Parts: sequence; structure tokens; C-alpha cells
Amino acid sequence: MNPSPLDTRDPLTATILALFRANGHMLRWGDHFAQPFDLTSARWQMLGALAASPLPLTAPQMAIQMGVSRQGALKQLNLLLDDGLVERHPNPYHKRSPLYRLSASGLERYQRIDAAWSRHADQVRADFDLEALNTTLHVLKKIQERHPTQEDEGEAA
Amino acid sequence: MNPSPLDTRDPLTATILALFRANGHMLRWGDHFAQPFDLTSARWQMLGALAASPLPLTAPQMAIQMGVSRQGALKQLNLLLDDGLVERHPNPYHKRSPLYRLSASGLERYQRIDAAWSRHADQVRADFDLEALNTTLHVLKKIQERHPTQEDEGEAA
DNA sequence: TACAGGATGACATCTGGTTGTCAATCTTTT
DNA sequence: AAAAGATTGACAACCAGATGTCATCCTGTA
Repeated sequence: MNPSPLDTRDPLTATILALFRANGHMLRWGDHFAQPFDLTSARWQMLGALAASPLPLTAPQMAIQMGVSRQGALKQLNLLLDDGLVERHPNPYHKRSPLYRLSASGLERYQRIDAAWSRHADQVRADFDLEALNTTLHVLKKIQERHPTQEDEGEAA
Repeated sequence: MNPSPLDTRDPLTATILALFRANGHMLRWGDHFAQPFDLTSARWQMLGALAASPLPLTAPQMAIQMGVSRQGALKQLNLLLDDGLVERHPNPYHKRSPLYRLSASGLERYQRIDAAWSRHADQVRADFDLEALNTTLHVLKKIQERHPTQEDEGEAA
């Protein structure tokens, strides 16, 4: 782990650069972790978001929940639909925008990978200070808040 | 900022999910920020890595430095070459693997966007606790360390 | 009830990144 | 010196996501 010239910059810049690197790293790690379950990082996350929701969701709701574009979420949903991991149900309130939820096999798939992740996380979490994790969480959110993008307009607290 | 069901999970998982979201968010923000300079987040980062290096670098060196795949770095370098922001120089030690460094216009371009970023960062940094930033930096690195991928093999401290 | 404007899904295109293959070039070993 | 093995760049295929356009559906308002 060489210090790398990037670390010599101001702490804010260094943190944001570390964020990019950590993201790439974890996506790669996640792809390998998810591979035995026939999933990718993206699909795993998508299944997780659906599993966490008590109600079926529309595509735009998924997009907001995941912080991803509407069309991005839709794309993944359609792929998951092709794989039979997700079910589409008619939305009584909107003819064009159906509701999505996990199918039986999607739920089973998610539960399996989530159990494996939990076992892994239990191990890894021991190496982290709870306070440090909370600080990190807070800083990441704040970095986001301080860098609004177009679609963030009109999001007062 | 609704708490979102994801935050109810364990702090490690929540932090990693926040990492993904923050990454996507900052890439989008960066693309907009860099647009007036005719750059993207990716190219800005690449120019920054070259600007930070005292010596010209080969493509694989760039890849390692940026935590990206060899072919990924190469792709961007070739695009930057097409744009004339980067120069390729023969490598006396390796006929196939040339050295890259910023061209005059690449340096100028980078200096302009970096000045703008510095002004922005000065503002934003005021909202952050130095200690919290350092903690975040540390946690992000540690998350990486605890999730080795294939190419991490053989990287003892 | 009509109509204007916003939300939505399909489709296409683009950026950025990984992975695999192959030939060319080092590098190491014998 | 020769052969075996590792690096490297070009090329191609692919995944994930953003963005733009368009037709369709929904909503609110005149």
C-alpha cells in the first residue's frame, strides 16, 4: 500500500478519490462473491432493494431508492424479469407502470446470497470500529448532499 | 433524506451501500463539473494521475495507480491521446510499452479544472471535520483490504 | 370534458469499465 | 543461446449505467 501522491492532497479530495477506488474494488469483489449464485453486484443490489421493500415497487420508485436513473433501474428490472427472479404485476393505479416484486426463485436466490453475505460480514465487521463506520456513513452522505446534481433540485429537507 | 430500509441493516452493509450510492452520485456530479472543460470524470481523474506523477508512466503503471484494470487504463489513455491531451513517448526499456505524460494542452486543461476544483473544495471542506475525513479515508481503505480480489494475491504489506 | 403538461416504458446511443484472446515483446531459467 | 513464461497492446465482446427521443398514459386545470 504505497502512500501514492494522491494522498498528499487535501483530505477532502483524497477521500473522494478513495471513494472511487473503493467503489471499483468492491464492485469487482461483489461480482466474484455473487458469481456462484449466478448474480452480479448490480443484480444482487437490485434483489436486495426489492427484498427490503414491504410493498412491490414501480421502476421509478426502484430508481429513486437505489440512487440510479429511471432507465438504469428499468434495464436491470427487465433483465431480472427475463431471468425469472422478479415478477411483474399490474398496477391498479397506473396502466403503464407495473409493480415489481421478487418471484419465489428470486426470493430464494436472494436469501441464499444474503445468508452468505451475513456470515462474511460477521467476520469482517469485527475489524471495524462502530463509531468509525457511522462516521463514514455520515461523511459519505454529506459529500453527496454538498454536491447536488440536476435531479437533486427541489429536495429540501 | 428518508432513512430508507437499507440503513436499518448492520453498519458495515449500510456503509458499503452508501459507498455505491455516493460513487454514482459523485461521478454524475463530476461529469457536470467537468463538462465546461470538455472533460468527463474519468478523463479528469486520468489527467490528475498523470499530473501527480513526477515521471511519465506506462499504461499498466497508470492502471495500478488508479486501481483500474490494465485494459481500462489503456482505453482511456488512447482516447486522451486522440484528444491530444496526452503524449506518448518511446520507452527505452520496453519497446511495446510506451510512456505517457501530459501534453502542453493536457497540462493546461488540467490546471484549469484543478483550479476550479480547488476553489470549490475550499468551500466544501469547511463543512467537514478533518478527523471525520481521515476516519472515512481509513475505513474505505480498510474495507478494500478486507475484500481482496484475484489480482490482490501476493500483495503482502 | 378537453387539453396541457408531467410521468413512464421502449428503444437507441454513448461512456466507462471488465474480461478474454492473441501476437509481440521482455525476462528468467537452463 | 534457447526455450519457457510473464507483460503488454490491439481487438472484440460484454456488463452497467446515463442520456435522449418518442409514443403512451396519467393528472390537473381551465
